[in-house]
Amino acid sequence: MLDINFIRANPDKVKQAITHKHENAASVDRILELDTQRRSLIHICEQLKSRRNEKSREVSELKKKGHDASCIIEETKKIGDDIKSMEEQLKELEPQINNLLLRIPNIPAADVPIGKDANDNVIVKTWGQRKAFEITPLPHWEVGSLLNILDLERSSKISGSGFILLKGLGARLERALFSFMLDLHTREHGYTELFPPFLVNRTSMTGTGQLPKMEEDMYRTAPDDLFLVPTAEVPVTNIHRDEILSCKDLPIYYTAYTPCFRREAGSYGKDTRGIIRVHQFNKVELVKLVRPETSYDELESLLGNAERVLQLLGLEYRVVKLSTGDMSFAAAKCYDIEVWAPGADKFLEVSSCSNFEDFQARRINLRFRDENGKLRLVHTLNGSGLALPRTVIAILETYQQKDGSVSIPDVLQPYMGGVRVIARQ
RNA sequence: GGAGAGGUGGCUGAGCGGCUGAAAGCGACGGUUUGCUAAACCGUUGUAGAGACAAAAUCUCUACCCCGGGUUCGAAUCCCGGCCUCUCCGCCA
Repeated sequence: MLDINFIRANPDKVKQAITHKHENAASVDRILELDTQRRSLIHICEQLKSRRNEKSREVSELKKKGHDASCIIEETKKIGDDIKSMEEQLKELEPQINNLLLRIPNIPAADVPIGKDANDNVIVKTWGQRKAFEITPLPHWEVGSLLNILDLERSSKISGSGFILLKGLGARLERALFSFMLDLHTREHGYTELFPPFLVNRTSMTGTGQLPKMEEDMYRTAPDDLFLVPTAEVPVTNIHRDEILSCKDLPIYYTAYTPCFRREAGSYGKDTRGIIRVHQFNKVELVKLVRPETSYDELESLLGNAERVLQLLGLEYRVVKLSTGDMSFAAAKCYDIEVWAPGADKFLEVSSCSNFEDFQARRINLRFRDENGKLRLVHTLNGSGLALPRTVIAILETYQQKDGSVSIPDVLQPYMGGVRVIARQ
């Protein structure tokens, strides 16, 4: 959420930013209009309240002295009625403003490339060597099914398409990967490990920006109005909602493994084969709560923390700075990390590292007290470190051997009970 | 699921219809004293919104004692609904 004061002072800047994100800027004028109405109502209403308080005090004085106050009481009653009608108008206005405000996207940072879509993203880094294969590398769904570690026919029988059933060493690989990632981030990168709830309430979903805009993309449990987390970002960023942190507490680094649930409404027909795009996947998330003046440095180091996973796994990847048109609703700046999948013959997004500045913090009312005792909004950041299915894809496709087996990267072998190769079972 | 108890400022905890934004204590901050630390003493100590001011400082007003309604001239205080916490019972991984 943007600061209404900021919108009031910089309407054109806001409109331009919205346009760059390819959303409708018309609501800005509407907000300002409603805001003007709102403030004048508040002004009148408060004057009335002031008068009422004054009169009530008079009543109290008179009664204390034993005098009759019915005249003033009558008058005050009328003021009360006026206040009530003002408040009713306000009660209508305020949710309207708020609702519009919640749908205004964050303003992109100055160095974000302005663009229409993913084609305008900028590759800022590539890492690793393109591996040479003796044979044409198979796509992961074939590797997985030949090794009997991935069974998409049965998972779709159980749940439908877009769900994964891993078996044997495939399941073990999954567990190995998120254990390895959590250990890396906690031991070497200074993150505190969390294990949050997988169902969250509407307030939490609104706080990080998934609601109200993206409700159709979320799995919702109807009787309780709880949502399955689309990412650990939601429960973890909301941990300190409505809190005031000490400046000594910052920065806070959290990492958490959770499954992630996404309906992927609107992406039908995209990435239908294999496990590139699924409704449920595992992910290790990195979340940072930091002082505003450090947040862009923190974004760089967060990105580095996520990259480190791929480096240790020996997987080729590139880092892409997203253009305004490809960036998510809440982000001010965002890097994607894309791993090379030789079987699928393309780069796959495995992480999205974003600085939200104070956009989420304002929604969740998360502040800190600085050295001078001033209250300020923190900046929030997060990034995947990493999303598992696509990492698994890259491993299966990159490390497949001509006999159909897959060798396990060294760093994962301890987590695989010493297994070095997944061979046909 | 059944039966009770309760949610007040950073914390503990009073108040249960009218100068109560809220006693007292603790903590924190500033000062005095002190060779240093400690102690003692004095003082300060919430947040948000609206308005005034060119702006900051500042000032005025309004709101906030879990949330939302209601009663009343007036609500932290009374009534109703919700959420949450705790205790006991039942059920259960």
